[in-house]
Amino acid sequence: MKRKDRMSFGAVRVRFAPSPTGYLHVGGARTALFNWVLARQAGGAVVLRVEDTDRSRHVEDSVGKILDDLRWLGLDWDEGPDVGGDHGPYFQSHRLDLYTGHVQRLLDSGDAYYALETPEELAALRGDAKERKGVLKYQRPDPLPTVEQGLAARADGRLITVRFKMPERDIVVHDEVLGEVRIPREELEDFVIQKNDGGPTYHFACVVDDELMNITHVLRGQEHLMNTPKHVAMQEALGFKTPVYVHLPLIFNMDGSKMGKRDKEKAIKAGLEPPEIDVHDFRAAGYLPEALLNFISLLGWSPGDDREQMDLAETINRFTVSRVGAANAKFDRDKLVAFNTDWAARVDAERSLEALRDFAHVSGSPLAGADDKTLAHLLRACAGMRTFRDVENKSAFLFVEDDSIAYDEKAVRKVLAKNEGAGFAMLDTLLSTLRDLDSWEADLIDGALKAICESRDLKLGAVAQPLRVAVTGTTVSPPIQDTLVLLGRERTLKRIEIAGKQKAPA
RNA sequence: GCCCCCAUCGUCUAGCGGCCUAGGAUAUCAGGUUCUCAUCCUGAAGACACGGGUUCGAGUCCCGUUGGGGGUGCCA
Repeated sequence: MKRKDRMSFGAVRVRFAPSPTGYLHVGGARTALFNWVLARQAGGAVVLRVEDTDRSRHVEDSVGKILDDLRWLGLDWDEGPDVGGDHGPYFQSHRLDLYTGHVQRLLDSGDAYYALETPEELAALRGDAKERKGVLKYQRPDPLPTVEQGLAARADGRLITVRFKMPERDIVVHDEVLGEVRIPREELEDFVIQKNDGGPTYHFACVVDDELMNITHVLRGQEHLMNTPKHVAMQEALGFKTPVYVHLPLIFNMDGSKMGKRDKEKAIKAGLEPPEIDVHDFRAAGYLPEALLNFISLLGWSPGDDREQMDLAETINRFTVSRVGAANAKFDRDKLVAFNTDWAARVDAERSLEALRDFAHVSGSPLAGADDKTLAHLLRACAGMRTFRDVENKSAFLFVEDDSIAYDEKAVRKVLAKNEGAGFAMLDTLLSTLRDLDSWEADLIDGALKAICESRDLKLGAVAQPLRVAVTGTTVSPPIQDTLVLLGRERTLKRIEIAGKQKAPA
């Protein structure tokens, strides 16, 4: 309803155009977010278009995964493969006839021509150029192959391409953040618009679709800046409108390298935890989409004041293309963790539970087997968590058998055995106290433990820590009374008894 | 190589010629709170890449240098 209110004619139309080669990258998510925000604030439409023109790079089920992660982020779309729309189909691989028709138009108007070189010939030329420490610049054949020659070659079974004839002038790109960017004619060459398998190249499909889908604003990574003159030239030749271009600064690792799959492979090879790169990685690592979105929204954009913590609604309210920066950014994971910590403390219990469930499901955590009551309690007991991974770590004790707890050697030594077994002795006291408790509630347990402290003039740590090590095997768990309530009286007592036997390690 | 883009604390950024002895966040360091971990609180330290201009006045405008990035595919 709200969207309708702000509806204006000639509304903004943006697109997400993922290529199905894997999961959704954080950089792609930032691009999607900015596009989405722009459309939503203008009451416009978001189109989801799958750019699958390169079959060789296609990854099975990639589309499903990308859409799923987009949904997890809370970004939706008005037209797309799953929801349909008036400008479909939304897979480029289903739009081949459209591209062929437009290639023909350019061929007819003389703005494109058949190019007869084979990939091998071009590769050889590139090799030569490289030896002369240069790069190949495609030289337009003179005279141009005629249409007859092209057709004859094709009839002959030869695989040939179609190239766009670049106009003989500089091209000026108007970018909302970079201003006017002039690319000298000498830098532009005739590029392929139709591959030798008859399919369109990215550039061509993109230009045709943006026109046919009525896209008004294109927000994309700065790596596309040098593609834009090609697009603009084609738009002119085809009589298409040129959308508003916004080239977003790029996002890198802290060391300035590219954030890519390679980082994961490298880390695994080195025996380290792979870093999160794709949206799905962050999801499985226990981040809230609210936090991730908030964090990446501030990469290359700022609301202009000291405000940082913003939800999607506020981002929609405050976003302006004019405040998008031009300088590349580095992805600071520490700051993301800090954002997540704040968000985790802020979202309500219901939302938190829902998000925890998603985390458990996606990450294959043992938490997935727990009931809502347990999870809700865990969430309360883990207040102050950084990510859901903290909840998982702190609740691991719940998911091991009582008799197969791995007692941390150091913990046993420091907390139980030290001071002539003071901790072990405490366990005996605890065993009887807890066994005789009227009921198994947090307050009662807390009171009982404090009573022990008072009567013996001890700090709570002297009681809670031995107990914690006894029932979890480690020194880290939720607050002790929560740990015990979660575990239940029976298992607690059993574990204390078992822990007593750690006195004389075999 | 050539073309294009960029340049404020370690990092994300505010700053759009005087309001800047440059603000916030995060990270770091030092204290404090706490039954563990985490959270939380207080404080400290920390930047206009360099060189020329323009101007009464420059972090803010111009040029150059250096540095970083992108592009240079029948990938997207």
